[in-house]
Amino acid sequence: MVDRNEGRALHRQLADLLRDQITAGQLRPGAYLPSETYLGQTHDMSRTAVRRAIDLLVNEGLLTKSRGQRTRVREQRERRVVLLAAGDDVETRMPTEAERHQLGIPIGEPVFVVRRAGGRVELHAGSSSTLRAIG
Amino acid sequence: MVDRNEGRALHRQLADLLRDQITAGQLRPGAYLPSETYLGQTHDMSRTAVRRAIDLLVNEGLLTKSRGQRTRVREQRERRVVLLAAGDDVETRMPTEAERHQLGIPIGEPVFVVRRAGGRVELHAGSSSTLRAIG
DNA sequence: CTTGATTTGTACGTATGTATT
DNA sequence: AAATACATACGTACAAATCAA
Repeated sequence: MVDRNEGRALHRQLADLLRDQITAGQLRPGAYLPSETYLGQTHDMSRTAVRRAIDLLVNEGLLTKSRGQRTRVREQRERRVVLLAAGDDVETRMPTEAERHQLGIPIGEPVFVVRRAGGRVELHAGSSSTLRAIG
Repeated sequence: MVDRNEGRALHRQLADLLRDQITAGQLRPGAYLPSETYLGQTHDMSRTAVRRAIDLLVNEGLLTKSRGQRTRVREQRERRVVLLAAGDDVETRMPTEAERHQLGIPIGEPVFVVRRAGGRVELHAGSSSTLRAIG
C-alpha cells in the first residue's frame, strides 16, 4: 500500500509494489500492466509519479514499454552460450545508444565486453548470452 | 545544438550532446556538470526536460547524481580480477534494489552473476570487476 | 479502410522538500 | 543562516502510436 506519510517517495513505493508482484510471480513475463492512468487512480497518485515508478523498473530490466501499447513484464530471451578460453577477459556495462540500436538491446539490459586473449574485442547482449569458461 | 523542429525529443537531443562531450573527453571523469537550472536556460528548455536528459545518462552509467551536490561524470572504479575456472557460467543483469544497496552499486551499473561449476552462485559489481578465464 | 478511443511520449509550469555548500 | 542544487509531486495540454469497432 502506498502511504504518503511513510517518508519514502510515492514512485519508489509503487515501484516496490510492482517489483514484488513480478518477483512473486503474480505478474508473469509477458503480462500487461494496467494503464498509467488506472494505476494513478487506484494508488491515488498522479500519472507523473506512476510513470517515474515504471521508469525505475524499465531501467532495472523488469518491464518493457513502447508507445501506444501497454507496458509489459519483460520476457526472458533465449540465451546463446559464448565460450571463454584461458586468458579471455570480460567486463560488463550498459550499452551506448548506438550499441543498443545495433544489437537490438532493450533499455535496462547490459552488455558483455569480451577481450579475447588475442586482443580482439567482442560485444554480446547480456540478456541473450551466457558465458561459459572452457579453459 | 538542440532544435525544436528536428522531430526528436528535446531531452534526447540534450542527452546526445552531453554524451558526446563525455566520450570526446571534453567532460572528463569527475567533472561537474552545470546545474539543471543553468542547462535549461542555456539550451532553452525546461528544467524538467533537462532532468530527463540527465536521467538517461545516469541509467547509461555515465553520470552520478546525489541530492544537494552537482551532477558529475562518473569515474571508473578500480577493477578487481575474478577468476573463472572451466565449467563456470556467467550472466549479467541489472541488480535489484536490495543488491544495489548491499554491494554499494550506483544506478546504471550491472552485475555479474557467476555460477561456479560446483553450483555456488556469486554476485560481483560489474563496475569494479573484470572476469578472467584461466581454465 | 476509417474513425474514434486508448495508451504512452513530450513539454511546460508551479510549489515545496531536503541535502549540501 | 542563506544560497544553491537536486528530489518529489501535481496539474495541464497536446502529440504519436496502437488498437478496436
